[in-house]
Amino acid sequence: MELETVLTRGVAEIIVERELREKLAAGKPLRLKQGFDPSRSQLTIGNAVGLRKLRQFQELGHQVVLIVGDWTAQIGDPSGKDETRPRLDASKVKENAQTFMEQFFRIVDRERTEVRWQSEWFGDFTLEDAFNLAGRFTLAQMLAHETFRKRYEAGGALTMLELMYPMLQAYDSVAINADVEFGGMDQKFNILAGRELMASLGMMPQQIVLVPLIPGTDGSLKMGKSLGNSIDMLMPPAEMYGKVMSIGDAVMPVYFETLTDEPVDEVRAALGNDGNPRDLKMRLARLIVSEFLGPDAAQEGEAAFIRVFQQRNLPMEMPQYVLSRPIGLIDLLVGSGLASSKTDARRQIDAGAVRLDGEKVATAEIILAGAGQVLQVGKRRFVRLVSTA
RNA sequence: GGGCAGAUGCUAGAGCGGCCAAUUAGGGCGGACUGUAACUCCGCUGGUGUAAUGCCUACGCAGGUUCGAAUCCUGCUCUGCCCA
Repeated sequence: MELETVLTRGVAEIIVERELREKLAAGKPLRLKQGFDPSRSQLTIGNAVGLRKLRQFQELGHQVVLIVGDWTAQIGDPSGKDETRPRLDASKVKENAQTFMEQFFRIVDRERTEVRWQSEWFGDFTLEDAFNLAGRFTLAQMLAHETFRKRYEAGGALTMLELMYPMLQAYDSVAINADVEFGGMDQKFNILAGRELMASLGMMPQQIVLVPLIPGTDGSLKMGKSLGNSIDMLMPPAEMYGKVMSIGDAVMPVYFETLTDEPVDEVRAALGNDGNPRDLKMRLARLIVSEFLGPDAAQEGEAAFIRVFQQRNLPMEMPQYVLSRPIGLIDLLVGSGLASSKTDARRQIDAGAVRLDGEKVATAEIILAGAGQVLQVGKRRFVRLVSTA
Protein backbone atom coordinates (compact mmCIF):
# COMPACT_ATOMS: atom_id res chain seq x y z
CA MET A 1 0.00 0.00 0.00
CA GLU A 2 1.26 3.46 -0.85
CA LEU A 3 2.55 5.67 1.92
CA GLU A 4 0.02 8.34 1.10
CA THR A 5 -2.85 5.90 1.52
CA VAL A 6 -1.39 4.51 4.71
CA LEU A 7 -1.29 7.99 6.16
CA THR A 8 -4.82 8.93 5.21
CA ARG A 9 -7.12 5.97 4.85
CA GLY A 10 -8.74 4.97 8.14
CA VAL A 11 -6.75 7.56 10.04
CA ALA A 12 -8.53 10.02 12.29
CA GLU A 13 -5.63 12.26 13.21
CA ILE A 14 -1.85 12.44 13.04
CA ILE A 15 0.13 14.47 15.56
CA VAL A 16 2.34 16.05 14.24
CA GLU A 17 1.89 15.12 10.62
CA ARG A 18 4.82 17.13 9.28
CA GLU A 19 7.21 15.63 11.82
CA LEU A 20 5.99 12.12 11.13
CA ARG A 21 6.50 12.58 7.41
CA GLU A 22 10.04 13.78 8.05
CA LYS A 23 10.78 10.74 10.17
CA LEU A 24 9.37 8.44 7.55
CA ALA A 25 11.34 10.18 4.83
CA ALA A 26 14.56 9.63 6.77
CA GLY A 27 14.25 6.00 5.81
CA LYS A 28 15.15 4.45 9.15
CA PRO A 29 12.86 1.80 10.63
CA LEU A 30 10.67 3.42 13.28
CA ARG A 31 9.59 1.95 16.62
CA LEU A 32 5.80 1.86 16.61
CA LYS A 33 4.32 1.59 20.06
CA GLN A 34 1.02 -0.08 20.78
CA GLY A 35 -0.15 -0.83 24.28
CA PHE A 36 -2.86 -3.07 25.57
CA ASP A 37 -4.55 -3.66 28.88
CA PRO A 38 -4.49 -7.33 29.88
CA SER A 39 -7.57 -6.99 32.05
CA ARG A 40 -9.44 -7.66 28.84
CA SER A 41 -8.34 -10.14 26.28
CA GLN A 42 -11.15 -10.38 23.77
CA LEU A 43 -10.55 -8.08 20.86
CA THR A 44 -13.31 -6.61 18.75
CA ILE A 45 -13.01 -5.75 15.11
CA GLY A 46 -12.96 -2.15 16.34
CA ASN A 47 -9.54 -2.88 17.83
CA ALA A 48 -8.55 -4.35 14.51
CA VAL A 49 -8.72 -0.95 12.85
CA GLY A 50 -5.55 0.08 14.66
CA LEU A 51 -3.92 -3.31 14.16
CA ARG A 52 -4.42 -3.14 10.43
CA LYS A 53 -2.81 0.28 10.43
CA LEU A 54 0.15 -1.15 12.31
CA ARG A 55 0.50 -3.91 9.77
CA GLN A 56 0.52 -1.39 6.95
CA PHE A 57 3.40 0.43 8.62
CA GLN A 58 5.18 -2.86 9.13
CA GLU A 59 4.90 -3.49 5.43
CA LEU A 60 6.77 -0.25 4.96
CA GLY A 61 9.58 -1.70 7.04
CA HIS A 62 8.87 -0.51 10.57
CA GLN A 63 9.03 -2.32 13.90
CA VAL A 64 6.08 -2.75 16.29
CA VAL A 65 6.68 -2.71 20.02
CA LEU A 66 3.75 -4.23 21.86
CA ILE A 67 3.42 -3.21 25.50
CA VAL A 68 1.63 -5.53 27.90
CA GLY A 69 0.12 -3.12 30.39
CA ASP A 70 0.33 -5.29 33.44
CA TRP A 71 0.68 -2.27 35.72
CA THR A 72 -1.82 0.09 34.19
CA ALA A 73 -4.31 -2.78 34.18
CA GLN A 74 -4.43 -2.40 37.92
CA ILE A 75 -5.64 1.15 37.60
CA GLY A 76 -8.17 0.88 34.84
CA ASP A 77 -8.23 3.18 31.85
CA PRO A 78 -10.04 6.36 32.82
CA SER A 79 -10.83 7.01 29.16
CA GLY A 80 -13.84 4.78 29.54
CA LYS A 81 -16.08 4.69 32.55
CA ASP A 82 -13.89 2.20 34.28
CA GLU A 83 -13.30 2.52 37.96
CA THR A 84 -10.29 1.37 39.85
CA ARG A 85 -10.04 -2.36 39.60
CA PRO A 86 -8.73 -4.96 41.94
CA ARG A 87 -5.25 -6.13 41.20
CA LEU A 88 -5.27 -9.00 38.76
CA ASP A 89 -3.19 -11.92 39.78
CA ALA A 90 -0.17 -12.70 37.69
CA SER A 91 -1.47 -15.91 36.18
CA LYS A 92 -4.66 -14.24 34.99
CA VAL A 93 -2.65 -11.47 33.38
CA LYS A 94 -0.46 -14.03 31.66
CA GLU A 95 -3.46 -15.92 30.39
CA ASN A 96 -5.11 -12.77 29.07
CA ALA A 97 -1.91 -11.68 27.40
CA GLN A 98 -1.69 -15.01 25.66
CA THR A 99 -5.25 -14.81 24.36
CA PHE A 100 -4.67 -11.25 23.33
CA MET A 101 -1.58 -12.01 21.33
CA GLU A 102 -3.21 -14.91 19.61
CA GLN A 103 -5.64 -12.41 18.14
CA PHE A 104 -3.09 -9.67 17.74
CA PHE A 105 -0.86 -11.76 15.52
CA ARG A 106 -3.69 -12.68 13.24
CA ILE A 107 -3.21 -9.22 11.86
CA VAL A 108 0.14 -7.88 12.90
CA ASP A 109 3.35 -9.45 11.65
CA ARG A 110 4.92 -11.40 14.48
CA GLU A 111 8.37 -11.24 12.90
CA ARG A 112 8.42 -7.48 13.14
CA THR A 113 7.04 -7.22 16.66
CA GLU A 114 8.83 -6.92 19.96
CA VAL A 115 6.76 -7.74 23.07
CA ARG A 116 7.57 -5.86 26.26
CA TRP A 117 5.96 -5.98 29.69
CA GLN A 118 5.50 -2.90 31.85
CA SER A 119 6.81 -4.82 34.81
CA GLU A 120 10.22 -4.79 33.13
CA TRP A 121 10.51 -1.14 34.14
CA PHE A 122 7.85 -0.63 36.77
CA GLY A 123 8.75 -3.81 38.63
CA ASP A 124 11.58 -2.09 40.45
CA PHE A 125 10.33 1.48 40.30
CA THR A 126 11.08 3.28 43.54
CA LEU A 127 9.00 5.91 45.25
CA GLU A 128 11.63 8.37 44.15
CA ASP A 129 11.12 7.33 40.55
CA ALA A 130 7.38 7.80 41.00
CA PHE A 131 7.96 11.29 42.43
CA ASN A 132 10.14 12.19 39.48
CA LEU A 133 7.42 11.05 37.15
CA ALA A 134 4.47 12.66 38.90
CA GLY A 135 6.41 15.90 39.35
CA ARG A 136 6.48 16.40 35.61
CA PHE A 137 2.73 16.72 35.31
CA THR A 138 0.38 19.31 36.72
CA LEU A 139 -3.17 19.04 37.94
CA ALA A 140 -4.31 21.47 35.28
CA GLN A 141 -2.85 19.18 32.63
CA MET A 142 -4.76 16.24 33.99
CA LEU A 143 -7.98 18.20 34.24
CA ALA A 144 -7.64 19.01 30.58
CA HIS A 145 -8.66 15.41 30.04
CA GLU A 146 -12.37 15.54 29.40
CA THR A 147 -13.29 12.43 31.33
CA PHE A 148 -11.30 13.58 34.36
CA ARG A 149 -12.71 17.08 34.19
CA LYS A 150 -16.29 16.00 33.72
CA ARG A 151 -16.13 13.66 36.65
CA TYR A 152 -14.37 16.25 38.77
CA GLU A 153 -16.87 18.97 37.97
CA ALA A 154 -19.82 16.69 38.48
CA GLY A 155 -18.56 15.99 41.96
CA GLY A 156 -17.64 12.39 41.23
CA ALA A 157 -14.86 10.46 42.87
CA LEU A 158 -11.50 10.84 41.20
CA THR A 159 -8.58 9.17 42.89
CA MET A 160 -4.93 10.13 42.63
CA LEU A 161 -4.32 6.62 41.39
CA GLU A 162 -6.43 7.20 38.32
CA LEU A 163 -4.35 10.24 37.51
CA MET A 164 -1.37 7.90 37.41
CA TYR A 165 -2.73 6.04 34.41
CA PRO A 166 -1.70 8.52 31.73
CA MET A 167 1.63 9.00 33.47
CA LEU A 168 2.48 5.31 33.42
CA GLN A 169 1.42 4.99 29.82
CA ALA A 170 3.55 8.01 29.00
CA TYR A 171 6.53 6.47 30.73
CA ASP A 172 6.21 3.34 28.60
CA SER A 173 7.07 5.47 25.60
CA VAL A 174 10.20 6.67 27.37
CA ALA A 175 11.15 3.15 28.41
CA ILE A 176 11.00 1.77 24.91
CA ASN A 177 12.04 4.93 23.13
CA ALA A 178 8.98 5.04 20.90
CA ASP A 179 8.98 6.93 17.63
CA VAL A 180 5.25 6.69 17.03
CA GLU A 181 2.39 5.61 19.28
CA PHE A 182 -0.79 4.17 17.84
CA GLY A 183 -4.23 4.18 19.39
CA GLY A 184 -7.90 4.90 18.98
CA MET A 185 -9.24 8.43 19.28
CA ASP A 186 -10.16 7.73 22.88
CA GLN A 187 -6.46 7.34 23.61
CA LYS A 188 -5.54 10.81 22.47
CA PHE A 189 -5.01 12.26 25.91
CA ASN A 190 -2.94 9.39 27.24
CA ILE A 191 -0.74 9.32 24.18
CA LEU A 192 -0.26 13.07 24.23
CA ALA A 193 0.95 12.72 27.80
CA GLY A 194 3.70 10.54 26.37
CA ARG A 195 4.76 13.32 24.03
CA GLU A 196 4.88 15.80 26.87
CA LEU A 197 6.88 13.54 29.14
CA MET A 198 9.41 12.75 26.44
CA ALA A 199 9.88 16.41 25.65
CA SER A 200 10.23 17.19 29.31
CA LEU A 201 13.03 14.62 29.55
CA GLY A 202 14.82 16.04 26.56
CA MET A 203 13.87 13.21 24.24
CA MET A 204 12.44 13.51 20.75
CA PRO A 205 8.68 13.41 21.36
CA GLN A 206 6.84 10.49 19.83
CA GLN A 207 4.51 11.00 16.90
CA ILE A 208 0.90 9.95 17.17
CA VAL A 209 -1.36 8.08 14.78
CA LEU A 210 -4.96 7.99 15.92
CA VAL A 211 -7.49 5.74 14.24
CA PRO A 212 -11.22 6.33 14.34
CA LEU A 213 -13.50 4.47 16.69
CA ILE A 214 -15.98 2.58 14.61
CA PRO A 215 -19.66 2.51 15.49
CA GLY A 216 -21.09 -0.55 17.18
CA THR A 217 -23.72 -2.85 15.73
CA ASP A 218 -26.38 -0.69 17.40
CA GLY A 219 -25.21 2.29 15.40
CA SER A 220 -23.91 4.07 18.49
CA LEU A 221 -20.69 6.01 18.37
CA LYS A 222 -18.36 3.48 19.85
CA MET A 223 -18.00 -0.25 19.58
CA GLY A 224 -17.15 -1.70 22.93
CA LYS A 225 -16.99 -5.10 24.44
CA SER A 226 -18.68 -3.82 27.56
CA LEU A 227 -21.31 -1.93 25.58
CA GLY A 228 -22.69 -5.16 24.19
CA ASN A 229 -22.55 -3.87 20.62
CA SER A 230 -19.33 -5.39 19.49
CA ILE A 231 -18.25 -7.84 16.83
CA ASP A 232 -15.51 -9.95 18.32
CA MET A 233 -12.47 -10.96 16.34
CA LEU A 234 -12.91 -14.56 17.35
CA MET A 235 -16.46 -15.57 16.64
CA PRO A 236 -18.11 -18.41 14.77
CA PRO A 237 -18.27 -17.47 11.06
CA ALA A 238 -22.05 -17.44 10.84
CA GLU A 239 -22.32 -15.23 13.87
CA MET A 240 -19.73 -12.77 12.67
CA TYR A 241 -21.30 -12.59 9.24
CA GLY A 242 -24.71 -12.03 10.78
CA LYS A 243 -23.43 -9.31 13.08
CA VAL A 244 -21.97 -7.41 10.16
CA MET A 245 -25.28 -7.74 8.33
CA SER A 246 -27.04 -6.17 11.28
CA ILE A 247 -25.16 -2.88 11.20
CA GLY A 248 -26.96 0.19 9.93
CA ASP A 249 -26.56 1.21 6.29
CA ALA A 250 -25.13 4.54 7.27
CA VAL A 251 -22.06 3.06 8.91
CA MET A 252 -21.09 0.87 5.98
CA PRO A 253 -18.65 3.39 4.47
CA VAL A 254 -16.75 3.61 7.75
CA TYR A 255 -16.44 -0.15 7.96
CA PHE A 256 -15.28 -0.36 4.37
CA GLU A 257 -12.73 2.33 4.93
CA THR A 258 -11.27 1.01 8.15
CA LEU A 259 -11.58 -2.74 7.81
CA THR A 260 -11.14 -3.45 4.12
CA ASP A 261 -8.95 -2.28 1.26
CA GLU A 262 -11.85 -1.71 -1.13
CA PRO A 263 -11.78 1.60 -2.97
CA VAL A 264 -13.86 3.96 -0.88
CA ASP A 265 -15.13 5.98 -3.82
CA GLU A 266 -16.56 2.88 -5.40
CA VAL A 267 -18.36 1.96 -2.20
CA ARG A 268 -19.89 5.39 -1.83
CA ALA A 269 -20.99 5.31 -5.43
CA ALA A 270 -22.59 1.92 -4.95
CA LEU A 271 -24.46 3.24 -1.94
CA GLY A 272 -25.77 6.11 -3.97
CA ASN A 273 -27.13 3.83 -6.69
CA ASP A 274 -30.51 2.18 -6.58
CA GLY A 275 -29.02 -1.21 -5.90
CA ASN A 276 -30.02 -2.96 -2.74
CA PRO A 277 -27.76 -1.84 0.10
CA ARG A 278 -28.05 -5.37 1.39
CA ASP A 279 -25.87 -6.67 -1.41
CA LEU A 280 -23.19 -4.16 -0.59
CA LYS A 281 -23.43 -5.17 3.03
CA MET A 282 -23.04 -8.81 2.10
CA ARG A 283 -19.87 -7.93 0.28
CA LEU A 284 -18.68 -6.16 3.40
CA ALA A 285 -19.56 -9.12 5.58
CA ARG A 286 -17.67 -11.46 3.26
CA LEU A 287 -14.58 -9.26 3.35
CA ILE A 288 -14.61 -8.87 7.11
CA VAL A 289 -15.14 -12.52 7.94
CA SER A 290 -12.47 -13.39 5.43
CA GLU A 291 -10.03 -10.94 7.00
CA PHE A 292 -10.35 -12.40 10.48
CA LEU A 293 -11.38 -15.99 9.99
CA GLY A 294 -10.30 -16.77 6.46
CA PRO A 295 -12.01 -17.14 3.06
CA ASP A 296 -13.54 -20.51 3.86
CA ALA A 297 -15.18 -19.09 6.95
CA ALA A 298 -16.55 -16.23 4.89
CA GLN A 299 -18.24 -18.68 2.53
CA GLU A 300 -19.58 -20.68 5.40
CA GLY A 301 -20.92 -17.58 7.12
CA GLU A 302 -22.64 -16.37 4.00
CA ALA A 303 -24.19 -19.74 3.29
CA ALA A 304 -25.56 -19.88 6.82
CA PHE A 305 -26.91 -16.38 6.54
CA ILE A 306 -28.73 -17.05 3.30
CA ARG A 307 -30.11 -20.27 4.64
CA VAL A 308 -31.36 -19.03 7.98
CA PHE A 309 -32.40 -15.47 7.31
CA GLN A 310 -33.18 -15.23 3.65
CA GLN A 311 -34.73 -18.62 3.14
CA ARG A 312 -35.90 -18.96 6.72
CA ASN A 313 -34.52 -22.44 7.00
CA LEU A 314 -32.88 -23.98 9.99
CA PRO A 315 -29.16 -23.47 10.33
CA MET A 316 -26.95 -26.34 9.20
CA GLU A 317 -25.27 -26.52 12.52
CA MET A 318 -26.66 -25.75 15.92
CA PRO A 319 -25.80 -26.60 19.48
CA GLN A 320 -27.18 -29.92 20.65
CA TYR A 321 -28.79 -30.48 23.98
CA VAL A 322 -28.87 -34.02 25.25
CA LEU A 323 -31.94 -35.20 27.12
CA SER A 324 -31.42 -38.17 29.36
CA ARG A 325 -35.10 -38.26 30.29
CA PRO A 326 -38.28 -36.41 29.39
CA ILE A 327 -38.21 -32.88 30.69
CA GLY A 328 -40.62 -29.95 30.97
CA LEU A 329 -40.26 -27.08 28.52
CA ILE A 330 -39.37 -24.56 31.21
CA ASP A 331 -36.51 -26.61 32.59
CA LEU A 332 -35.35 -27.37 29.10
CA LEU A 333 -35.13 -23.70 28.14
CA VAL A 334 -33.08 -22.97 31.23
CA GLY A 335 -30.94 -26.09 30.96
CA SER A 336 -30.04 -25.43 27.36
CA GLY A 337 -29.15 -21.83 28.05
CA LEU A 338 -31.93 -20.40 25.90
CA ALA A 339 -33.40 -18.73 28.96
CA SER A 340 -31.55 -17.26 31.92
CA SER A 341 -34.06 -18.33 34.56
CA LYS A 342 -37.36 -20.13 34.80
CA THR A 343 -39.12 -16.82 35.07
CA ASP A 344 -37.32 -15.67 31.95
CA ALA A 345 -38.35 -18.87 30.19
CA ARG A 346 -42.02 -18.19 31.02
CA ARG A 347 -41.65 -14.66 29.78
CA GLN A 348 -40.20 -15.82 26.49
CA ILE A 349 -43.07 -18.25 26.03
CA ASP A 350 -45.64 -15.57 26.88
CA ALA A 351 -43.96 -13.22 24.41
CA GLY A 352 -44.39 -15.78 21.67
CA ALA A 353 -40.65 -16.09 21.16
CA VAL A 354 -40.39 -19.84 21.64
CA ARG A 355 -40.81 -22.22 18.74
CA LEU A 356 -40.61 -25.97 18.60
CA ASP A 357 -39.92 -27.34 15.13
CA GLY A 358 -41.00 -23.99 13.80
CA GLU A 359 -44.35 -23.99 15.55
CA LYS A 360 -44.99 -21.25 18.06
CA VAL A 361 -45.37 -22.68 21.54
CA ALA A 362 -48.42 -21.43 23.39
CA THR A 363 -48.02 -23.06 26.75
CA ALA A 364 -45.30 -24.03 29.18
CA GLU A 365 -47.05 -27.29 29.92
CA ILE A 366 -45.14 -29.44 27.50
CA ILE A 367 -42.97 -32.41 28.26
CA LEU A 368 -40.27 -33.21 25.74
CA ALA A 369 -38.34 -36.38 25.19
CA GLY A 370 -36.13 -34.95 22.49
CA ALA A 371 -35.99 -36.95 19.30
CA GLY A 372 -34.29 -34.55 16.96
CA GLN A 373 -36.68 -31.72 17.60
CA VAL A 374 -35.47 -28.15 17.20
CA LEU A 375 -36.14 -25.64 19.93
CA GLN A 376 -35.81 -21.96 19.09
CA VAL A 377 -35.95 -18.71 21.00
CA GLY A 378 -36.24 -15.54 18.99
CA LYS A 379 -34.92 -15.44 15.48
CA ARG A 380 -31.43 -16.61 15.98
CA ARG A 381 -31.05 -18.96 18.89
CA PHE A 382 -31.50 -22.63 18.12
CA VAL A 383 -30.88 -25.88 19.94
CA ARG A 384 -31.32 -29.39 18.60
CA LEU A 385 -32.66 -31.86 21.12
CA VAL A 386 -31.05 -35.25 21.23
CA SER A 387 -31.92 -38.12 23.51
CA THR A 388 -29.40 -40.52 24.94
CA ALA A 389 -31.65 -43.53 24.60
C1' G B 1 -10.71 17.82 63.34
C1' G B 2 -15.76 20.46 62.70
C1' G B 3 -20.39 21.51 59.74
C1' C B 4 -23.59 20.00 55.70
C1' A B 5 -25.29 16.68 51.81
C1' G B 6 -25.60 11.96 49.53
C1' A B 7 -25.36 6.23 48.80
C1' U B 8 -31.90 3.00 45.06
C1' G B 9 -32.30 -2.28 39.99
C1' C B 10 -27.34 -2.86 33.84
C1' U B 11 -27.01 2.84 33.71
C1' A B 12 -29.15 7.63 34.82
C1' G B 13 -32.55 8.93 38.22
C1' A B 14 -37.88 9.30 40.98
C1' G B 15 -39.89 7.64 45.52
C1' C B 16 -39.23 10.04 51.48
C1' G B 17 -43.93 5.24 56.85
C1' G B 18 -48.47 1.11 54.14
C1' C B 19 -51.42 1.77 47.38
C1' C B 20 -43.25 -0.41 46.30
C1' A B 21 -40.15 -5.72 43.32
C1' A B 22 -40.19 0.10 43.47
C1' U B 23 -42.38 6.09 38.53
C1' U B 24 -39.63 7.40 34.17
C1' A B 25 -35.76 7.39 30.43
C1' G B 26 -31.72 4.80 28.20
C1' G B 27 -29.94 -0.09 27.49
C1' G B 28 -31.21 -5.30 26.93
C1' C B 29 -34.68 -9.22 25.37
C1' G B 30 -39.02 -10.43 22.57
C1' G B 31 -43.15 -9.41 18.96
C1' A B 32 -45.11 -6.74 14.26
C1' C B 33 -42.88 -4.47 9.86
C1' U B 34 -38.18 -5.39 7.02
C1' G B 35 -32.96 -6.03 3.69
C1' U B 36 -31.40 -10.24 10.92
C1' A B 37 -30.60 -2.38 8.38
C1' A B 38 -32.84 2.24 9.89
C1' C B 39 -37.44 4.35 11.29
C1' U B 40 -42.09 3.22 13.77
C1' C B 41 -45.42 0.58 16.94
C1' C B 42 -46.29 -3.02 20.93
C1' G B 43 -44.88 -6.32 25.15
C1' C B 44 -41.33 -7.88 28.82
C1' U B 45 -37.13 -6.60 31.91
C1' G B 46 -35.29 -9.97 40.69
C1' G B 47 -36.15 -15.22 41.82
C1' U B 48 -39.42 -19.24 42.89
C1' G B 49 -44.00 -21.37 41.71
C1' U B 50 -49.71 -25.81 44.87
C1' A B 51 -49.80 -19.58 39.28
C1' A B 52 -52.65 -17.25 43.86
C1' U B 53 -54.36 -9.88 46.03
C1' G B 54 -48.57 -16.67 47.34
C1' C B 55 -43.59 -17.03 49.13
C1' C B 56 -38.34 -15.43 49.15
C1' U B 57 -34.57 -11.86 48.22
C1' A B 58 -33.58 -6.59 47.06
C1' C B 59 -33.24 0.13 47.76
C1' G B 60 -24.49 1.10 50.92
C1' C B 61 -23.55 -2.13 55.85
C1' A B 62 -25.27 -3.34 61.01
C1' G B 63 -28.78 -2.60 64.56
C1' G B 64 -33.40 -0.08 66.36
C1' U B 65 -38.54 2.32 66.39
C1' U B 66 -43.34 0.58 64.33
C1' C B 67 -48.85 -3.75 63.38
C1' G B 68 -45.88 -2.20 58.95
C1' A B 69 -39.51 1.00 56.61
C1' A B 70 -36.28 2.12 50.37
C1' U B 71 -38.78 5.80 53.32
C1' C B 72 -37.99 7.48 60.63
C1' C B 73 -33.70 6.80 64.54
C1' U B 74 -28.50 5.23 65.94
C1' G B 75 -23.73 3.49 64.63
C1' C B 76 -20.43 2.14 60.68
C1' U B 77 -18.36 2.33 55.60
C1' C B 78 -17.79 5.13 51.25
C1' U B 79 -18.38 9.80 48.40
C1' G B 80 -18.97 15.10 47.57
C1' C B 81 -19.20 20.29 49.34
C1' C B 82 -17.81 24.08 53.06
C1' C B 83 -14.60 25.53 57.33
C1' A B 84 -9.66 24.49 59.68
